[in-house]
Order: sequence, then structure tokens, then C-alpha cells
Amino acid sequence: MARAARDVSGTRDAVATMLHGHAQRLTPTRQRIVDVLAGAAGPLTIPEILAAGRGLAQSSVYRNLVVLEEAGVVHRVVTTDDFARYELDEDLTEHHHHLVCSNCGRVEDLPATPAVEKSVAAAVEQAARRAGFRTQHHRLDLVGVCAQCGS
Amino acid sequence: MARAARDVSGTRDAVATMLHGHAQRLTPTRQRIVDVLAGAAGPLTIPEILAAGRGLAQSSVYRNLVVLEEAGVVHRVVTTDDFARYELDEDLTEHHHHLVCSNCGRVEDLPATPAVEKSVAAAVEQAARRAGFRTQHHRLDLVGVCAQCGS
DNA sequence: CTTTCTGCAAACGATTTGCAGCAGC
DNA sequence: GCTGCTGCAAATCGTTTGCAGAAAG
Repeated sequence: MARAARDVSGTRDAVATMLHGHAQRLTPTRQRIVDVLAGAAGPLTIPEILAAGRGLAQSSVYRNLVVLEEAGVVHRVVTTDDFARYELDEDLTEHHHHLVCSNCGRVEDLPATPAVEKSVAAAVEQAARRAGFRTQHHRLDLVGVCAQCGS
Repeated sequence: MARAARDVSGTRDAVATMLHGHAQRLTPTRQRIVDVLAGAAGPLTIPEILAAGRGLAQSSVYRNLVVLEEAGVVHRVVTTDDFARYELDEDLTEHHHHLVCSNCGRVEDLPATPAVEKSVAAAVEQAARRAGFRTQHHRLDLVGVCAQCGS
């Protein structure tokens, strides 16, 4: 619920601006989707979004997530299970990592720590550069057993 | 090509042992798949495996990858593009990270550096434990533009 | 011979798309 | 009105599965 405490109206304006920059409007359906994602503790699957945002049509959710992704509002997160997951872009939240449960597939956010970030940014960036790779951002996931699944 | 230099027969024995432990045989098809993966510079998609291992049937590749994954020989790697990718398990190679090209989807391996590993293992593990999460392993991907796509 | 593996073709299911109606400007 | 958004239903496509024959032990 950490993210739910964020400045909601500020997020709304930011989202509207991002959409307008891509010649898109912030429709009620899109607002609903963003609200659902903003209130979640981690990336959500489409079924989860449908369940949380009552009355949303499946195809509209898929279609709007594409629009929102192009506008940089949301980000697709792919894990090992069958469903794609979506979360708000880190511009709208904070940089974080993921705790991926290898048993139930659930994904929770984990705030990034400066120490890890620094080490990752430095050493890995250097190694990547050696391979002629221009890094845009990184992903760090911890795979294991979540609190609910662990005995 | 780094992995291609590895001890191939040793890998073969290890794979056979892992399969036997799961009541499975190391058939020619499975050997072929493992060879293809062992010679790759990163995780491969099924189409890439099919192209590299001439004469393999698509369904056999899918089916055998499931068997190999259950035996712990290979690992499914999911990125953002449409296809699933597979690589040899880190028991058979070394711990490494991935360079994911956000343009073409290609994935290359990047050897892990002790400094990064240590930092990640320490700080993040601690944070995860706080959330009641028992970490099994981690994934670190760098997303950016690969050498071929970058101008 | 019995069991497992292979490959073809059909089935599955998450995601995408065509289209008709409705809302916003 | 014209343009874009919604939702239903049909199409798509990566992946899975049923089945009959081939191969291993």
C-alpha cells in the first residue's frame, strides 16, 4: 500500500500531461486503470486489474495499457507465469525491485537501496560498455518464496 | 561464444545425470537442444533453436524443454518480446546477467562481477528478509541498446 | 514386447483486432 | 458532424496436447 499514499492528484496531472504529449486523452477508463495500479503493492496481471476495476471490459484494458505504455505511463513486467503484469512507470513512483514468488507467481515491490543501486550502476555499467551496450535502465528481481507461500 | 569453450563432454555427463535423476533419458533430440544452447552467447528463442538444430520438430523442442527445465538443466528466461527464451542452468555455466536490447529484443550474457554480486546479495537479501521473503536466486538485467542496433 | 520419444496436426488460451454504437470537442 | 473511445465477438499466434508410429531397453 506504500504507493497509495502518494499524491494522487499530482499523479493524475502528470499522467494527463504524458498522454497529451502522445495525442491521447485521459479518459475515465484510463484513469481507472491508473488508479488501480497506483493502489497496488506490485505489478498486476490483467485479470487482477479487471477484478479491481469493476465494469472494465477486457479488450479496453488491453488496448488502454498499450496506449499508456506508449505514453510512458505504465510498464509491462514479464515474469515466469502465464500473465503479463503492468505497473506504473518509475517516473511516477520510485525506483524499486521485485520480489517474485516462484510458487504462486505473485510479485511485490521492494524499494531500492542506495548501496545496491550504486554498486549495480557502477560495476555493471562498466561491464556492459565493454560489450558495446548502451544501458537505459536495469531490472533486479529476487526470486524466492513469499511470506504467504513460505510455510 | 564464451560458453562454447566449455568442457562439452563434462556438460554432457552432468546433463545425463540430472536427467536420470528425474527418470528421463538423454535422447539425441535433447542432446541436440543442449548443444545448441551451450554454443549460444545468450538465451535463445524456440525459433532460434529450431533454426540452429536442423531437423528438430517444433513440438519436440517445446516438449523437451519442459523436461529439461524440470530436470534443472535449462531455465526459461522471459523478456519483453513475444517469444520465451531458454538458456542452460547456471549450474552448468556460470552466474551471469543479461543485456536485453530494447530495440531488437536480442539477449546477451554478461558475466557477473564479484563486486556486484556481493552488494546485491547483502543489501537486497536483507531488505527481502524484512518482507518475509526467502530468496532463492536473483536476476539482474540491463535494458538498453545493443551494439548492432546502436547506430 | 513394453515403455518412452518423436512428429504431425488439432486444440488451447492469452492477447489483438474489426466493427458498430457512444461520447467528447 | 467528425474523431476518438468502448465493448462485444471473432481472429491471431505462441504454446500445448492427442495420437500413431519409431526407437530404446
